[in-house]
Amino acid sequence: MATLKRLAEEKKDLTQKAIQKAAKKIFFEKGYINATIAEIATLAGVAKGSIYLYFQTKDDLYLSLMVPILKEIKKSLIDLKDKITQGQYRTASEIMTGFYNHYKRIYSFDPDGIRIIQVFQLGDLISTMSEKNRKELNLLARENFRLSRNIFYLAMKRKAISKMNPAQLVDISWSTFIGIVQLEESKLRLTEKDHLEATLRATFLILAKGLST
Amino acid sequence: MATLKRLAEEKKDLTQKAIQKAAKKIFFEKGYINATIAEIATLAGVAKGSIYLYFQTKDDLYLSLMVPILKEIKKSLIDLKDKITQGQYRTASEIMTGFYNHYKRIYSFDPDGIRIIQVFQLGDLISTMSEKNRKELNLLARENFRLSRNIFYLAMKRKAISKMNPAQLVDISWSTFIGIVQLEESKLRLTEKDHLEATLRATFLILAKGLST
Amino acid sequence: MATLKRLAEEKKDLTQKAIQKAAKKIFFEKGYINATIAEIATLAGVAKGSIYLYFQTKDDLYLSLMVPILKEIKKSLIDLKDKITQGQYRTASEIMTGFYNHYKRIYSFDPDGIRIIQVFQLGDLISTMSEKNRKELNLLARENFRLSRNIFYLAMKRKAISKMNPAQLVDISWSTFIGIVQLEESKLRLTEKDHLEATLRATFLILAKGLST
Amino acid sequence: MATLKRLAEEKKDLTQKAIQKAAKKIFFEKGYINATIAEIATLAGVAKGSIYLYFQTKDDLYLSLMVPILKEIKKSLIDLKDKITQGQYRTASEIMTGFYNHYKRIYSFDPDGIRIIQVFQLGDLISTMSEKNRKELNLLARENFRLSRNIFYLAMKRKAISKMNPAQLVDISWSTFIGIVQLEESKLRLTEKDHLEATLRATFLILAKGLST
DNA sequence: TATGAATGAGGCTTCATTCAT
DNA sequence: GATGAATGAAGCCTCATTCAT
Repeated sequence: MATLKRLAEEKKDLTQKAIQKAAKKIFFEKGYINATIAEIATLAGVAKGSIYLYFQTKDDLYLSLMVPILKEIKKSLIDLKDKITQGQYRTASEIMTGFYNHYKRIYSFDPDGIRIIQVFQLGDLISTMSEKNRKELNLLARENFRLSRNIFYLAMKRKAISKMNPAQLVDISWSTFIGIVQLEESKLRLTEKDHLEATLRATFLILAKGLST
Repeated sequence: MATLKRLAEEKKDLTQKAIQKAAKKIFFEKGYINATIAEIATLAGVAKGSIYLYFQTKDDLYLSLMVPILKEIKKSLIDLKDKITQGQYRTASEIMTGFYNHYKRIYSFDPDGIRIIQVFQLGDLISTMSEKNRKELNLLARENFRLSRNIFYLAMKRKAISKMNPAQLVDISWSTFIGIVQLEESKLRLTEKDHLEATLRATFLILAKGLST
Repeated sequence: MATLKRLAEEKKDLTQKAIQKAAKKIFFEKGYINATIAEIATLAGVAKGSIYLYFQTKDDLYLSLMVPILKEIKKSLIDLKDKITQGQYRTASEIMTGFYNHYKRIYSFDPDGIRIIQVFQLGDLISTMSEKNRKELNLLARENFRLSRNIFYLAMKRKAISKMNPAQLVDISWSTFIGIVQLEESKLRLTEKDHLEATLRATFLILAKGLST
Repeated sequence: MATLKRLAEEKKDLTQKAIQKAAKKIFFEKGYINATIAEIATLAGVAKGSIYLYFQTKDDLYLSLMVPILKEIKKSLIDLKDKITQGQYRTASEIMTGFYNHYKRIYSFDPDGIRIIQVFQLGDLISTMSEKNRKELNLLARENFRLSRNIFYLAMKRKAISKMNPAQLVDISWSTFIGIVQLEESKLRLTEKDHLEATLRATFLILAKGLST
């Protein structure tokens, strides 16, 4: 019985994942506006109506795509913090390189996910997010923020980087990342030249020097 | 006769401006998706159909809003370049402060305009832009890019900031600005606390140090 | 299960038929231009949007109305051919009477359908026909043309009618029919006097004599 | 003074003709539905509003295009009648060849005009014709009908063609012409092969034999 | 749980017509 | 008479969402 139930739930989970995978592809290809539930359903191999068994609205589905990447960010941040705690990264340069690698990692993990976060940040569609998703998102976002702040706080305490408001530094670091991704993807679309990694690296080198003690 | 014609054209111009003003307000309040032509028309005090005398599509109207701010950016950049040429700004710190002021200025000039550029960069709606607008936008964007690059190139030649690819520095500077605006506006919407200026200033201070020779 | 599916499909088919029936009525009453999807939907007892589950565009719906009558023409032509093959119709007079009856039959089968074919021939709206309909229409039209040509060819081989290009004779026969329907319907609308049958009969009598060997 | 007035009226007449010429081109190219007043105005070199100084509605403009061709038909019919009265055409064959030439002539005079008559006959747009146009059209149409009937009546009285209802013969003759034009133009559009003249000639040869005494 | 036909509000856009200049 | 900017009704079509099966 318990097994049967579990099997059913696993299947449910798979379906949900399939929908999300399809959604990410379509949303990314066509943008939020031009993506249709019908198309996502087709790609996911389910009926249109079934999507509403898993997600309350189109917005809700869209926003649910942020969860995995926020989780990945958390994992990556914990890893980064460990490295610093263990003394592997000591200088401003090492720490900022750590951040550079961190951003590179989460971008590789899910480039579309970053874009989704951007659209979310732009605020067009906070309208009808389900309570469940809203809470999960908020929680995760706050955790990640706190983790990042801790890291910078630690680094300052160890005099690896010059003293300033660590929360502000979190914003700066994240904004820079987001801004560069946005610009370089935009350029990539127009010119087919991918400068993302180079620009990101250059930026974090400058930041490292700018933050060094 | 000539006067009559001119008067008519001036009136036409006013109507167009009124539409754009209304559009900016509505687009900003509701986001591109949820803004409707009907609402914009009402706010502008014209009939729905009249909007199509001035703009080919909803997208076209949206994109036309970018032109003034790109022009303002150009003006501001020219001013900045002059200051450097004239030797008013000499150190990395002074130059980056110049950039900080530049961004602060264009943001004040038209906060919604920045947002429009962001949405454009995200790329959802390049679809049906009119040829005229597309060309004007491209031209202006390229000019601004070139101006910025020149400024950094100049600064490097004078050893005010350390040597690197000036085009890349343009990207970094712009991305940082855009990223911060996006993040802080997002926070502002949720927390009602406005950290934009402080964060921006802090960032450019770090960049100044990071770029100093 | 299979039965359930079939039932659903039968219902779908009924809905489609209902839409077409309503469309024919409205299109005929008001003409293509003045007929609206809304009105057709109301008459068919479905929602506006539902029409687009069955037909891609207004044009497509219009053109779909041609299919049944083209099929009826085919059936009637096969019947006519059989009669000639079996030696029931031997003289030019008998054969042309056969054609007269054929045209009378298909006109009675669906007078509006003939009108639809006329509007189609006038060519205003070939624009957005769906591939599916385009192909089906083409196929049917060609089959009917071939059948008619065969009949005339047969009649000539048997010396029932004088020798000439059979394809040309198909054109003449069909044009004559269409032209008369058009004129007489036009007159009917203005004078309320219905001369269609009489004129048609007279014409085919003349043609019979004109084609006799 | 009188001269001034006349000059003004001549100019008015020219403008009207220019509008009609443009209208015919656009209506024919795009069909009634897709032709716009704006486009016609542009082609005619006048302002949109000016068209309404000469024609009450779009329909009215469309229908006004029928007048010249109806006049040409009249002229051609008078010519044909004269020839028969003068004994130039005596046999059924000669008379029907006369009609064949008549139709060929009016088709060459204005192919688009024939199409306009067809659309009118189909009856989609009798709605808002101006009183003036309606009367002129009616008068002309009736005159032409009477002329044709007289010709056939004359021919029957002279035993050139077999006796029948001459009014009916007018219908047959006209319908045949219209039907063939419609079909062959439709084919021309699809296959680029022009069989109009050949088919028309063949038809009138058959009719000649069919009507011979 | 899954389906997919049906809904219908609502969007964008067109364009014949008007009217102030 | 001539203009052309402005109107606004009305059309087509889309698509997120529902619900009977």
